[in-house]
Amino acid sequence: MADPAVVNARLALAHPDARCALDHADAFQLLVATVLSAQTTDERVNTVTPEVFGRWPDAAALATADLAALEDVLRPLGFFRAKARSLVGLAQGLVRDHDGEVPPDLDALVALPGVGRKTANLVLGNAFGIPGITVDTHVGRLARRLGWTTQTDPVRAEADIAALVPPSEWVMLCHRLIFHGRRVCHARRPACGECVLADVCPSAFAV
DNA sequence: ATCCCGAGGG
DNA sequence: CCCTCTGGAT
Repeated sequence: MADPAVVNARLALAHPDARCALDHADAFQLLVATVLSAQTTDERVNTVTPEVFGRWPDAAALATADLAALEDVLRPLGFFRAKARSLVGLAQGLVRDHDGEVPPDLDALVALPGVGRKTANLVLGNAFGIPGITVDTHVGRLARRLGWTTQTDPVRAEADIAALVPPSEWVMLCHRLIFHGRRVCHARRPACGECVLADVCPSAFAV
């Protein structure tokens, strides 16, 4: 198994820019941006968020948004109809259950329509500084290649990672793993030749 | 062709 | 467990 502390330190050096690109001031906008980022890139999300937040700056506005108008703004993202519906439902849930505020609580977030575990953990970490591990496809794949877990179930993988890494590092480590997974440690043909972890990774040149 | 910081529904 | 929703980049 690759030493988690070594991995974290090397990735921090290799990818100093790894962070939440959806770096918005308030939790509501961060939540919206995180929901939008499903199956897209953060760069693309950032091309639509100015208009989204310009027109619908808070939960109250979004809860009564014209669906067709919202769909039109979201079109370049893919899944735009589903996302538009999901977002309005989410805003209505925030207004109904939380006075329009984003609850800083995992269970409360997951209970909201359109919010699952991954979205909830990202929002908790990025908006509230509450440590969480987001096991998306990248984090799961890299954790397995690094020998940190053998689990394909995200919840079990999360538990394995949590046992190896101090909570204070969870959020940034996930950002770094995601960043590294997108640029170097690809699902199909990982670029082990340019990977800063190759000498400590049990799967290097073996996938 | 294949992949993307997913969730809901059957 | 499977499927669907969707467009754009590579």
